[in-house]
Amino acid sequence: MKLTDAKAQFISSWGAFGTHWGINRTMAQIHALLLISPDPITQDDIMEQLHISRGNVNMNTRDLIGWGLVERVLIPGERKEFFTAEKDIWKVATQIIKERKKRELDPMLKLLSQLEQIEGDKKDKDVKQFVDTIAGIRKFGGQADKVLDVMIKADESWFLGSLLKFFK
Amino acid sequence: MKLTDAKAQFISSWGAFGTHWGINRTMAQIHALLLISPDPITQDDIMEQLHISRGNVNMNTRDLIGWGLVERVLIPGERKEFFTAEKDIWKVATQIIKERKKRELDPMLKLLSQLEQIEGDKKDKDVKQFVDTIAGIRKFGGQADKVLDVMIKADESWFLGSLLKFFK
DNA sequence: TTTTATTTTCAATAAGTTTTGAAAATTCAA
DNA sequence: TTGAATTTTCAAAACTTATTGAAAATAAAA
Repeated sequence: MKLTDAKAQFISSWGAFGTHWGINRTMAQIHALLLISPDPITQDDIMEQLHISRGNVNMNTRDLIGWGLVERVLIPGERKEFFTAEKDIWKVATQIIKERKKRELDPMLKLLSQLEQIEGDKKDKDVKQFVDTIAGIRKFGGQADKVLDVMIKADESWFLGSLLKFFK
Repeated sequence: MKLTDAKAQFISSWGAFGTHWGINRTMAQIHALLLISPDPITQDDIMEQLHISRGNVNMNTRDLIGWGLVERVLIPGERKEFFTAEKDIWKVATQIIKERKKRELDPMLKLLSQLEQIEGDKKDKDVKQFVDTIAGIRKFGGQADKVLDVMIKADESWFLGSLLKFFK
């Protein structure tokens, strides 16, 4: 397979993959393109390579920056802005985990702890099932939260960092 | 807060939460309703409680069954079919992980190993960046795959099962 | 300052997804 | 069998989300 075809296939699959993960297709495709670009590229490069409009590129690169996955780069002597993506996949993954935890898991756990404190007779089976379900999810979510925190902090810890090098 | 309000809030949030995870809103809401229902319920119960059409209930319960999260239950003497959901959150989570791994991670890893074998000069920086990126993702994905397998198999293993009881 | 290049915004539109509801198919009892 | 109850299907409609493109804003150069 030629590089051009392989690139196209990677970008397209990464885009489809992204849609399963709450990231929109175009955003994931731009991310894919940046991941395989050795040097920073411009809005126009992205427009041209992915055949999408300027507005679309602008909004999605901004989102990627908001996710902490992409950075703006200023190149001396160049008028245009350039973009580049974090290439270390471990960092990409922890960054995504960090953001999703903040945006989704944390608010959900907060809500669940409110819902657990409902009025009502614990002997009523509807009440009991509700409380048990909420408690179960909250407990599980709480553990997940801790595990994810460990992952996120791993890079900052000498011991965990060395441990993880075996897996990286 | 009253049970009725708490239920409504849980169903609505679980639905919104689901959309971030590649599950559609209604499917997640039906799942939420079944999670807090102590006894099996019918299509008509779901239609009434969530104010959605028969067709919608039918399609989404079928999907939930496909995900291994819901079961059809036959109640002696009843003409209608009843539905019930797995209540153990650990099982729910491993079931979801198992399915998503099969549907998303495994095909992605398969594709990546194909893309790694491209023709071209490894000294060309475009080729190099492409190969490095693909290799990095593949390595990370491979590790994730192993970790998830351990989680999925944990329930079947005496040792891991006991270990996990501390977290459950 | 004025001009030109570049980026950003956002209303309109396009594309994609979910839901409905009624007809067809199936199941069960009489 | 026949008929009533129930479930399934799927085309059309409703809704949601993503994309465009041109105008406005901003930034840099002349």
